[in-house]
Amino acid sequence: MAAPGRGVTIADVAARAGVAASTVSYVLSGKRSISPETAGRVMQAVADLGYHPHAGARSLASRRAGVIAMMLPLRDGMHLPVLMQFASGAVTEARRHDQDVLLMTADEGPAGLARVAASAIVDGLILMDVEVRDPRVEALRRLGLPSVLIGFPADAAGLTCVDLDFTAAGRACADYLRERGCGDIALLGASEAVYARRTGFAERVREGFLARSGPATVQPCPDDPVSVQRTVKELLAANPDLTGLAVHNEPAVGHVMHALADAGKRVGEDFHVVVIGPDEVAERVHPQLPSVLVPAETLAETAVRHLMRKLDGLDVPDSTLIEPQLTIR
Amino acid sequence: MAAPGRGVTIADVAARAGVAASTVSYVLSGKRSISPETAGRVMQAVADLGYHPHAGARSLASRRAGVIAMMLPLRDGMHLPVLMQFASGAVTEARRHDQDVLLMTADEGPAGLARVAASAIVDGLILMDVEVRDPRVEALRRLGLPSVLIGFPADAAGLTCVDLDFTAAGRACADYLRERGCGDIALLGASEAVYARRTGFAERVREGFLARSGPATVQPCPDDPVSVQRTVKELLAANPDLTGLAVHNEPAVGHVMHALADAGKRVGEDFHVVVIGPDEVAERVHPQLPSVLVPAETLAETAVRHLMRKLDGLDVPDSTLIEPQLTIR
DNA sequence: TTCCTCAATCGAAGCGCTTCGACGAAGTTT
DNA sequence: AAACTTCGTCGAAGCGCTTCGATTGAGGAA
Repeated sequence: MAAPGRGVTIADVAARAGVAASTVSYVLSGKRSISPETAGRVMQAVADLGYHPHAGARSLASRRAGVIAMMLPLRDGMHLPVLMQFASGAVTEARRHDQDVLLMTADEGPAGLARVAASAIVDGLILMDVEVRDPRVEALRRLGLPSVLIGFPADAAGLTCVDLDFTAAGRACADYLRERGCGDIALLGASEAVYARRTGFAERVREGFLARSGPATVQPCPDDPVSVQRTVKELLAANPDLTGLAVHNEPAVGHVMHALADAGKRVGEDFHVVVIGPDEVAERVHPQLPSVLVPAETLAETAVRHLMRKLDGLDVPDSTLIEPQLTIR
Repeated sequence: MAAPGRGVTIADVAARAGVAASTVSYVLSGKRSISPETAGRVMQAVADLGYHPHAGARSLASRRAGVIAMMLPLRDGMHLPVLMQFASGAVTEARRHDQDVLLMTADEGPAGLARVAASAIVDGLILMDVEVRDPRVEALRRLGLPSVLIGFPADAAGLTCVDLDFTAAGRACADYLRERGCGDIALLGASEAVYARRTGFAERVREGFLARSGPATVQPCPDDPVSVQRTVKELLAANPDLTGLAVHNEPAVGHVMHALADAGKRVGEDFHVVVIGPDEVAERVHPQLPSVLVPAETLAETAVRHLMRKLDGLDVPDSTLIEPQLTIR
């Protein structure tokens, strides 16, 4: 069970099983047929000695490191719990494919990508939180390192991208409100700043929201309390029949609730609100709101799976949109 | 700048600089003296070709992978933002030492440790969120993989551990309250459940809190609203002069504030409260409270630095306690 | 029986790097 | 001037693995 001294090698396993080292290798990789008896003896020896192939040697000989890199925006930006869910999902899925995960921060930028690519320390890469004009994307294309991006850069040609389906998120919100019997509904969007660096994002939600029949308004909105208060008031004034609101603006959620209370609306009863954003935002208000959230784990699994396929030379769709989930609380 | 075809090797660099491959290696590692002229030519060639040593080859030849593993409790437990801060700090510090970081989940358990140790894929390991009776600790000892633990297991003999100095945290709270002029102070502790798996933890805070002279009470407390409400009432009734409270019970903070308001105490004016816990808990109440928080980044840096020293054969203290930080808002 | 095929296994040749021992060429001691 | 030291560099020997022929029997086809 335990390793005896230091480093059980394939030669040790071969000796104990009474075969050549190459045979052990073939048993382990399954790349050539080996008789069941021999395979059995080899596996027994592997177990007895607690053998694990030396990762460096394997990578050198096979030109496959068995490691993928994951570059996360570890400092800021994304919602932390979502990031963790993502990381966790990625590691778990990677292990399922017998791969390990190397963690990189976005700080390393293009130079970091060049380094890991050239040193062959990883076979591929998952790049999170890709922005519209991301210098790393250019580097990636130049390096030819197999990769999957989370998010869409301006020019996604030749790249594999995965992201949340924002159009579907907008649709889901409209559907939710309509199912609650809301006739007139509105989408309170984000401030411009939030979308500055992300393409399409807001528009896609908007599109989805409006795609469903029935009267619907879309209203961008800054996220300070005063603007939110005013915007909500104006929306209600302009649409006396308004009974449903989708909020795609994380910081504004609390203020929206206040504004609605001030206007005499009882949320959950004669008025319905749904949030597009992380769980916590929707849970922290009273009453808790239903929300459409990023299925981080699914995203991660999809990204890893796509990367594995690419590494195996199989093809994958250039662009994959993950269905959002609407959680009712 | 860009790699020409696939894989610039040390031989390419050597050829371009007009030296032997070994010379290039020595220039890069600095393990033998090389004339400045030769070194210059080599470095130039390295830059010209965009050479990065093949990680696998290097690890095979030098028996050093240049990678450390970090095993995080990626699923539950710890406060997520703190975890991220930790991960980010660790990666950054590791890169400073030219190391990469392999991310593992606690799910992999002892078997995962055995795997990474035997495959020599990493040189060392940082194990987060160690529990009193942690099966991984035993595995670690058996494997002899250089490591640093965050937290203290029951038997820490022969291991390197780093953790927050909880006694100091307790002291800091008492000091804070006394400085605000509070004569009589109390510590509202956690429910037993929270500490079940962590040794000393609560006691250490208690000790630190009581270490300062002056009247002080310590009161454990479950975290449901009713118990908190009752506990606070009782504390106030028993100590009419109580004007300062330290809360070492994350979920209870909000309830404590309500109870105090009900009792007519104006926090920040005639009554003072300090929290031991993550920022967010202290920020989410009104008024925002001062808090003692886990300096995750410092913890991570310390852990990585200690591990590096161990890998270099230098010695490090068995046990290191990190000073908590009291943030005033 | 002889020839061919195919499954099962072996041996050897690297993968790209580090490191050890050697070896000239200077520079120091005697 | 002979005998040592450095100093700077080179060549070769692996590190542990995968992979590519080559080899050996055994079973079928002819």
